[in-house]
Amino acid sequence: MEEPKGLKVIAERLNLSESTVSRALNDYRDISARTKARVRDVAEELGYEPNTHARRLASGKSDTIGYVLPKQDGQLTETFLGELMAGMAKTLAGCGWDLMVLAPQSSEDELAIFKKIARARHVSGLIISRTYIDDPRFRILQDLKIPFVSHGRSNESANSAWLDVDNELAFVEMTSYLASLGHRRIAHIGGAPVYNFARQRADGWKRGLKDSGLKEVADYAESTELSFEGGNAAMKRLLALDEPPTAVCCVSDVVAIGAMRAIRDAGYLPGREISLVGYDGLEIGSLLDPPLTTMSQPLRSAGSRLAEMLITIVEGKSMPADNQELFRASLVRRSTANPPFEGVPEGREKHRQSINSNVGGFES
Amino acid sequence: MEEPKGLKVIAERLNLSESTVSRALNDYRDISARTKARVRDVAEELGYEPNTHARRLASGKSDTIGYVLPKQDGQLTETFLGELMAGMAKTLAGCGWDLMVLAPQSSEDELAIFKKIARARHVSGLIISRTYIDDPRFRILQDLKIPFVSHGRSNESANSAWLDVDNELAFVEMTSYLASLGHRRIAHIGGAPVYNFARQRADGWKRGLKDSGLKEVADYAESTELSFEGGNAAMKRLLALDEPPTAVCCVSDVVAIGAMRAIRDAGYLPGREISLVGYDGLEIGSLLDPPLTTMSQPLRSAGSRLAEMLITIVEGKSMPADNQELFRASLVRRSTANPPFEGVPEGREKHRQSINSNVGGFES
DNA sequence: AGTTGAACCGAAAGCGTTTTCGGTTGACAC
DNA sequence: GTGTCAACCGAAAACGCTTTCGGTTCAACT
Repeated sequence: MEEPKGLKVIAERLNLSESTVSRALNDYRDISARTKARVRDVAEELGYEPNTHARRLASGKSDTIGYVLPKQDGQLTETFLGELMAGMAKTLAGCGWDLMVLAPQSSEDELAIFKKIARARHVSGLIISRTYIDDPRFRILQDLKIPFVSHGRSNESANSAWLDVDNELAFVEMTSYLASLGHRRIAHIGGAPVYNFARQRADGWKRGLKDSGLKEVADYAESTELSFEGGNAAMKRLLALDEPPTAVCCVSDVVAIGAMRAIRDAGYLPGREISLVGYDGLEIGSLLDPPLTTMSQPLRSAGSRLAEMLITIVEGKSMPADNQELFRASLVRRSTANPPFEGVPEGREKHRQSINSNVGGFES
Repeated sequence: MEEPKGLKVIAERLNLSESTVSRALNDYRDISARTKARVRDVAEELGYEPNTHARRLASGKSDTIGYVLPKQDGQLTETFLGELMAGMAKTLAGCGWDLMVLAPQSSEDELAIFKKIARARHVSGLIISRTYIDDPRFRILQDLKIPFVSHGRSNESANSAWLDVDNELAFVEMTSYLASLGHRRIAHIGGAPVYNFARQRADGWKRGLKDSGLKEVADYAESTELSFEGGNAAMKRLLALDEPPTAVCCVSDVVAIGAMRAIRDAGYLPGREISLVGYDGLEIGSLLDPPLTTMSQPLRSAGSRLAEMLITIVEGKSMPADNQELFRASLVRRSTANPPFEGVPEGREKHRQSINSNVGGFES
């Protein structure tokens, strides 16, 4: 049962040349409609599938784009990866493109991967994420002439393609929302200031304060790593202030959850003595006690859009700088953002809820 | 600056033939060590990178494996995807292989993808996950002669390669652990009985009961979808029984978190009146109140191992049936599993913790 | 000196497409 | 009946590598 595949068999069956068959299949216009139909029928019947490698070698295209996984500092438990990649893979598949995953282990490794791609060209474009404020990758990729689009902006992204959420606006809204509830002492627990989104969100918080006529208190600007423990520690510091905030804008849901813990441990109730809002829209936030108010961003559509943008750029149908899009996050009102507590004077008094007494604490 | 790439330039520079250069680079043993060294030096100097497509076309290999994303019923927020794929991509890259992502939108779509791969062969092997008890994919892939390994077993997996966690053992341990704490009414909230892991876990629970000399109560075997709401609803049903369980084994952390909510809403405290254990080892569990006791499974190493197995199979170095590995989950003791509550008689009395009164409830 | 056999290397035939460049038709106008 | 122009199709050269098959060379045995 050695069935010789290829254009050849189709050509022989129809007494046509391979080149005609190829052009028929690729819908060249110098092939008559009738011939095209015949070719397609036979191809269908034989279950013909072109050899990807031969095609790519001959055409010089690769029809493949790569997604660069965030370099894993610690665990890579980003909940959004699945959604994002599903979005990309789906639209790519729709155009006959493939999605390849790159997992650089370090910055040097990442650079090596880029260089290899620049030479081998077996990947026609890249999608990068987790952008830094000053992100050398933009310059590198441009120098290497590798088409790319970034999920997130950077200082270096003025001329490149990107898709981002309007983080600043999101945090303006978040802050204004808290202010509209009556809060006047609004703090911010931000992320490491190397990440561009962290800066944007911090800026948004500041602008939100100004818009609401509140002044920025230096002690209220915390910054930490994007983890439970980070949020927890930062919140502890805020609580230790002489005049703790009554509301906190958190850079992420995870950080917010850590902060909630600190709030409880201090004897307060999140959403009562201290309001807080997270960011990401994690589903799990709705299950917390109390459910976490947050801002949610679109993910699957983002992946899809990123792929679309990259394709048009790779195919030369548009310039990178013409592909810059800002998505918008939306407020998900749950229960951790409420008007300031008036039951007892604000401050450092403890209202311990004994419920936590026997079960608290982080795992080591 | 048209620099003509390829083996050709290297060959010319050294007065060698292209074929010699190729064999030198690929470490054939009929090339002298000295020649190899010279070739490698020049290749290095020129920054030579072989053309992937040409190489694959000529060699007939693809050096690519595909990971089939779980079909997305609802959101694809699996926290483990990132870790798993990072693990795969890393070890694949170590062998010069590529990882491609497939995102079937439906079962038909998935079948079409399989068929295409079977013909085009541009992907040499697949990794599938989320296996069903009766999973048609095993048969299909075998018929299509596509090498694959599954993350999770199935009724059909006797002769194929798989890597799984010993779900049954994990739940035996979980159940025995609860029994050893003194619990005698231990329930189980399981997953949809189409998933193989759901069955394994349910079986483990049953065996654990038997091992501990407890008898299985039909009403204690709940089953639900893998979501917060599912766990919540199932727990509500358990609580409504005449004789509610004092401990619950949950099929996943997410389900456990939903169950915790129901427990609280009923006026009890998770880990006090009702103990419960989750499964997955999600980091977020440690931040809950109280922190969730759970079983954690290795992920990155699983991805890595899956890739290794598949490579040896694709290269014909081992048979699928010889690649079957069982990982082991380990208990993470946190705070939701404790000895039965003795403060007050067990039963349906309410001990409301007023802390929840103003903030409870699911988001719609 | 003749034979043998490693040890090395080159020639050339693919691998299965795409794509350029002509060449052959037939219709249609002159 | 010649010329012209589309409309179609075939030949053949890439694409850049792998791999088989011989062919030299030279040391080491008879």
